[in-house]
Amino acid sequence: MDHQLPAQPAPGRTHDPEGVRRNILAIATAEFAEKGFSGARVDEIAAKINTSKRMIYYYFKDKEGLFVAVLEEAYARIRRIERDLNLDGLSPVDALARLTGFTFEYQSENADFVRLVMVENIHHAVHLARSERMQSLNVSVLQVLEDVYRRGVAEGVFRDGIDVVDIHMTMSALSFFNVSNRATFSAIFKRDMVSPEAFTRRRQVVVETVLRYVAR
Amino acid sequence: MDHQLPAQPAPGRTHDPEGVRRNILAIATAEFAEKGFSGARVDEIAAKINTSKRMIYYYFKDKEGLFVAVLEEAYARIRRIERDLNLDGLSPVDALARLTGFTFEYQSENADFVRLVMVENIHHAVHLARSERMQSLNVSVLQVLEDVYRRGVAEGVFRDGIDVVDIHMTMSALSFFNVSNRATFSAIFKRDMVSPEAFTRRRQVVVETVLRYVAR
DNA sequence: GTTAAAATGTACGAACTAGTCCGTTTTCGC
DNA sequence: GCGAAAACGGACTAGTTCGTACATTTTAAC
Repeated sequence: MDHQLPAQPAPGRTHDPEGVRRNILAIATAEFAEKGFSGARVDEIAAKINTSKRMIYYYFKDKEGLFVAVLEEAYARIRRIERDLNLDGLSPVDALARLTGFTFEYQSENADFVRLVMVENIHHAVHLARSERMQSLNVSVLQVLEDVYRRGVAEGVFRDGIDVVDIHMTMSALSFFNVSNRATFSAIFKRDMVSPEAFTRRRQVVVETVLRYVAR
Repeated sequence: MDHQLPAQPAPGRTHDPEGVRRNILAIATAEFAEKGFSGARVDEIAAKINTSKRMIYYYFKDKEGLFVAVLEEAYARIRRIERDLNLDGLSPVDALARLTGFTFEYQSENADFVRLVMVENIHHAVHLARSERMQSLNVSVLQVLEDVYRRGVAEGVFRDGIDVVDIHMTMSALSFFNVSNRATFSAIFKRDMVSPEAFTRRRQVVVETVLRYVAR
């Protein structure tokens, strides 16, 4: 959501299309993540942006178009960071631990992303299906994981015959759930899930769970 | 959602309060699970029930009251079945495998339950917080797990020092994610997640993941 | 049988909500 | 500078959505 395009319009300029676009996206992201697609109100988003409601329709066509753009931006961001993890220098075990730990941390720190994905799943991923960028955006994560796994098998530290999609799914599920189900889970079991201690503790459990699954 | 109260009104009777109540709950459950709280329409639910919209407000006060009742019923049902699993006769390893497998199966077969919990989490569990029944409804699952774990440690097949809430969380997360994120995950990775084969395969991975985590 | 309470049906309204109409201002190529 | 296109603002509307006012029927207690 940051550092990719001019944050300020050229001096002496009142029109700033890209800034307007990004401002709308930022506000809409927060609003959709907070209230869901149906719960979010276009008027509410309009009231919070620096420009007028008219601009939402000008740039994104309609409420659904806006949501699709929000989703694309959110996925693009996590994959962008993931690619920069640079796991090549690490041993397979360390690399897998790092990747798992990153996933857990990223999702914990970006509850908006998690909540947007929840919302999209409630809507059976119809918006996501409409976006061609999506698949190409997400192949990288499997490539990174495949690399690490192959090295681990070759070195004899991981057992053979595991599907990397399963590893990714386990990793994602454990990280995702910690945010997505935080409200109900902590309400039911009176469990602290937000303090730094709880975060570190659970992070360790998740990493260990993944490592134990692939270990020989 | 079934077999607990007279399904038919007494013969020669036109009024059937309990039947009306259950009819509304069943329809509302499907509707909220499908569209979410904000997305569901009271008028739509009203159109599908055997009685009139007036009755929704008569029995449940308002849309929120209806949703709370739907949630309570959904949680009560899973815990009811869970208690009847009868794991005492099994070895600790078999019992834990059985409990994990059950959780996975139940959530797979009851997507409505999973989706309702997602919806409630989007709303920060405000409805759930309002229900006192909730906590008492859910303690049983931890007791069952605690029993199995203690036996496993005593017999030397499980390592010591694990928090059972962590085991439950892992178990739930892996089972939950398989349903909650099915739409986005299968759209992004083009992965079959619904066929009987995919179900059995993933079930095995989940059970193994949990067992390997507690193993010595 | 009478009567109060419980259970039910119908029509309607006030508030909200997504999206548009109509117009103005700013930018930029020539 | 000029004209066309891009960028923008504000008021308005058609349709929807939750909830209720008003009225009726059924049940159960005495």
